[in-house]
Amino acid sequence: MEKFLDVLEKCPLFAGIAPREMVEILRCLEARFVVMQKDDCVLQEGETVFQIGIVLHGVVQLVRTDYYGNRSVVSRAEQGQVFGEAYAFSDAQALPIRVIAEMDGAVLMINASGIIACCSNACAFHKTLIHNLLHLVSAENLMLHERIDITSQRTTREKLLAYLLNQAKVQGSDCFSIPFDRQGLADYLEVERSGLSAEISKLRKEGILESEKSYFHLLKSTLEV
Amino acid sequence: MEKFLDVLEKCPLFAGIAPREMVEILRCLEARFVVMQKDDCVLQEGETVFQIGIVLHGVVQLVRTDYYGNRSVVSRAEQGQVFGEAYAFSDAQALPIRVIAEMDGAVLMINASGIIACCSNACAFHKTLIHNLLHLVSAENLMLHERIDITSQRTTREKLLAYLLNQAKVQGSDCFSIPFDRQGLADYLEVERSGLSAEISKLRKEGILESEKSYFHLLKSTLEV
DNA sequence: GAAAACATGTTGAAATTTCAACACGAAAGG
DNA sequence: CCTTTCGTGTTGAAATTTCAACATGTTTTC
Repeated sequence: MEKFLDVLEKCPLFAGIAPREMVEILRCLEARFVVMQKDDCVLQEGETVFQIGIVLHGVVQLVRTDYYGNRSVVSRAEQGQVFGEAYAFSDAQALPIRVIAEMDGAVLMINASGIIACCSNACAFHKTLIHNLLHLVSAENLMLHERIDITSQRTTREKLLAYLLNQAKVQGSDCFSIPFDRQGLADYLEVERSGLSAEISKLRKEGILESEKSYFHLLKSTLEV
Repeated sequence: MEKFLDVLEKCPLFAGIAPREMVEILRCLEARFVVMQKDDCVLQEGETVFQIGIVLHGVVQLVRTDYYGNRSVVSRAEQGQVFGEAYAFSDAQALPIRVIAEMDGAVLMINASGIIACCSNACAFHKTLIHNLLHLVSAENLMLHERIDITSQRTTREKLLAYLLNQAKVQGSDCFSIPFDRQGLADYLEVERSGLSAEISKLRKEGILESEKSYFHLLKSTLEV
């Protein structure tokens, strides 16, 4: 259990919370420690959820099953990351996704109401947690908007360039690595992997960029298109 | 000014706030009343923003200008709706969008910190506002996820059916109207208007749905595809 | 260190989308 | 009431994407 405190200290939900306060806070929030095995279901689809989770160890997947039974991973949460917060604070009655363990691990479940409520103790940390929560959900909102901006481009080339130009902007350099392999990038951009590879080659041949695997270097001409 | 109180009472940010408390609250939040004319810029791109806005009258557009100078309306806010909250609470230093008036109107600007802070008065309503804010941002989060789920389908037909099936689910009936005209739906689904019209006709001919303008009726066979 | 599994690039045919152009009826404006 | 504008549907050609299949080099596994 001790070692998990390190994880929590790095969790964005607890940013600004002093390590020595942590145990006290967890007690106040009535945090529940849940061990999970690979493929375990942490939260079931259709459940009414007023809890948020924090991954202490391992990885969880948020999986959506559509009308035709196709499963797709809507989102993932790794060690130190929070999941379920958008569901807990909207009034979504039925959880539209299932949360499953991608591997053995453990999560901490916290009642959403416990964060918002002011307990009888000094409320100081509630304010911090609420601020962090708002920050977390807002930041995800911006990321989602960004993704929509990018994927609403119509061609593979436009999507790819929109993504790369944005990465260059975010990372503050024309040389950067991206956090995806080809299939991952194709999924993010909502295009075919093979078509994406072909487009990258094409851009290379046209002298618009240099790249190797997930490393990219945008050449001057990219910006002048 | 009086008439705007009606608008605020219906604003989701103030849900659960008694009308007679409103004036007092606005004073506490140091709300600023801003009149705008058509095409006025309410918030400039690149600004650092720690404020959220509420549309009292008229409509504002959140406009993004991409690398190539193409402008696109990322989002709109009509009377009673809140805008800018995701930017105010994430630590986005520079606003990536511009907020402009679609028509003459007025907005109320509130410092984000004023909502989170507990003032010297009784904090009761701060808690309500924070809860509402979290709710607002979380709900938008789910909407964005939903849109990505839908637009990540690969063909016009799949996108359209994903959207319609979801609408049927949300509205609780196989017969429903959608809040878009054809061009609006095409923009939402990220497809061509003409291709969308063609696909709707095709689905009609195949006996999968009936429709007229923005009214749709999904037939039994839709669910069995 | 060989074999298997994986990631990436390549290719051409089939399917789909986009684009431009026009038809038509309904709504709006004078 | 006539004209214009708007929203929608239709169509065919051009452009693009998807799909399936395979080549190649790299990493993993035993």
